[in-house]
Amino acid sequence: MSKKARFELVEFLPYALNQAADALSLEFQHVYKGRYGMLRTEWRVLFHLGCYGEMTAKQVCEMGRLHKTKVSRAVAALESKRYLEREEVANDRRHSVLRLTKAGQSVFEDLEREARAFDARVRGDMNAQDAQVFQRALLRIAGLSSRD
Amino acid sequence: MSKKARFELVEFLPYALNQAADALSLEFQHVYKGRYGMLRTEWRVLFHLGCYGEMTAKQVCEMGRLHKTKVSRAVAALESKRYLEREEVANDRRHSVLRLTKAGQSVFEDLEREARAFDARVRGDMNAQDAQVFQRALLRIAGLSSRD
DNA sequence: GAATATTAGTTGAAAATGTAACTAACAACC
DNA sequence: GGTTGTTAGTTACATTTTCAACTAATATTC
Repeated sequence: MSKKARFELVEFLPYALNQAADALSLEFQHVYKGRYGMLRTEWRVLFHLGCYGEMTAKQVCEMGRLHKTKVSRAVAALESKRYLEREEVANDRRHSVLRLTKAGQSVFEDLEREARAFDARVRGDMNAQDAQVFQRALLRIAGLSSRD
Repeated sequence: MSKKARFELVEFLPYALNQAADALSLEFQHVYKGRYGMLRTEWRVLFHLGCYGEMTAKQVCEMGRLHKTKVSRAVAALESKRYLEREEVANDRRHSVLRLTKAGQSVFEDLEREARAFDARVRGDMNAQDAQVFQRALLRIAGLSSRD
């Protein structure tokens, strides 16, 4: 007979993943948008610099899988908020190194605290092992896992 | 000393989840956009009707957690493609019931096949138990889990 | 049953994103 | 050392999304 079971939209990965991502993003957005009027790409750039230290826009694009125009605009916005500054590189004036200012650093630290708390809260409802399984699956799907 | 470990951006849930969701969405987009020129919200609306049968725009909004303007525009687009039609409701002319046309139904069936294959492929690399853990975690985070 | 409120859906303007073309600086080749 | 190609980043324009105001229909309240 082989009557196919109904397709369960909510179990379809691209759908479920997006719903989950949207739900969390929206929540975390309250923090960075509410407190600092930042956009999604802005906190991402800020976090890249805060977590991994100074780097060029290109490197932010690669690590964050962001399009260069998005990064370009986010950098301009963060710069006008005085959260980051560019330093010209002596031997290649095409790019410059981005670095958080003192103000940017403290915004980062504040948001980092929030992010840790947020993450802990969401993961809190999971047992440790499931959390690990979940994490690994996510990274693999995102193509971010180290070995693959 | 309690020196805090560096914050790992790629393990931060809102970030990792978005990266994963983006990766899959982009891939699946090739199918519905490439074959039928549909937008994200359009396939979602199409799938809601295809999976769960006829319903009003309002109901699509609630089930899919989509804003009414998005749905309104997606419905208009699908209608102009002749993939769905509206039926006026006798006793309340504010809303109408949406239903896939024959053409819409067959587009749905085609995409559903693709979706099943796509999903199977992504899950294929996971063992069954992990897949289940992953699924449950996702639904819970998305706030879509039945019991909560 | 007229006045007000609510609901479903649409429309228009503003913000954000994506795409493509562009500029400026460097590299490579002859 | 000048032509061609490549790279980092910006700018301009089209598409999409978001937000707020609007319309039309029904519900509520007095």
